[in-house]
Amino acid sequence: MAPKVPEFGRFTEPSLLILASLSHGPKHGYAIMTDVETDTGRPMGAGTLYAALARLEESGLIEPLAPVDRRRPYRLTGVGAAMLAEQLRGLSAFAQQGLRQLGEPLS
Amino acid sequence: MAPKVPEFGRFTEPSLLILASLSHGPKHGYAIMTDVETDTGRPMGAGTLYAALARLEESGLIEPLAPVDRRRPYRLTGVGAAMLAEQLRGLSAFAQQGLRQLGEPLS
DNA sequence: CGGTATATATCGTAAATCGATATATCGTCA
DNA sequence: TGACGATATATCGATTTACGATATATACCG
Repeated sequence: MAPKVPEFGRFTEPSLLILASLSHGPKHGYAIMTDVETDTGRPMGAGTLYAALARLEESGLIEPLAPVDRRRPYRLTGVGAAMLAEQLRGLSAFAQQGLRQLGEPLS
Repeated sequence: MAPKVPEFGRFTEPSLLILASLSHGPKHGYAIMTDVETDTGRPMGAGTLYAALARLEESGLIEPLAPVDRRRPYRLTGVGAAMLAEQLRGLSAFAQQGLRQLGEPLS
C-alpha cells in the first residue's frame, strides 16, 4: 500500500525552478532565465519568467533587492526558503517512492 | 556551479500523479482519484482527472482496457512507464540537488 | 559604428487546473 | 422497497498559468 507522501501542494514547474535558482543566492530575472536554461536544457521564455516572478513576489516567497543599473535582483524570503524546502522534500519522497515502485535502482 | 540536471520536460502535477498511480497496476478513473487523494491529502477534481486521462491516452502514455461494468480502467503503456521513470529520475535529481543546496539532510 | 548579448516588459493565444453540476448505478440497511 | 450514500464518468465555465512573439533599450566588444 503506497505510504503517504507529504503533500506538495500545487507547485508549478517554472515557479519551483525559479525558487531553486534563487536558493544559490540573489539573482535578477535574466540571470535566472539563463541559469535555468543551462541547468535544464530547456529555455524559459521571458513571459513565463516575469509573470512567475511577479506572482512569487506577490505571495511573499521572494522579495526584490535594490536595483543595480537595469538589473532587478530578487532573493528568497524565509517563507520562500521554507516553502521550497517543503516542496523539495515532498518531491523527493514522491520520486523515490515512484522509482522504487518501478523497480529502478535508487542512487 | 549547479551541476546539470537531466531534463525533465514539462511535468504537470496531475499527470504525473496519475502515471505514478497507474504504476501500481491498471486502475479506472475514480480509483485513481481516491488513491491520489489518500496519498497526497489533496483531492483531485473530476474535471482535472478526466481531462488529464484523455490527454495521456491521446499521447500514448496510457491505454484503456476493456470496461468492467461502469469502470473504464487504464494501464501504463511501455512508453508511459519509460516516460514516468525519466520524469521521476529528473525530479529526484532536482530535489536532491535543491535540498543539498539548502543544507537539508538527505534521507 | 554595428552587431550581439544583456535586461525587462507586455500582449495574445493556448493549455491546464479547478470547482461545480449533471447523471446514473450500486450497495445496503432500515 | 425505497431512500441514501458511495461509486463512476462526463462536461461546462471561469480562472490561472505557460508559451511564443514582439518591443524597447542599454551594455559590451570588435
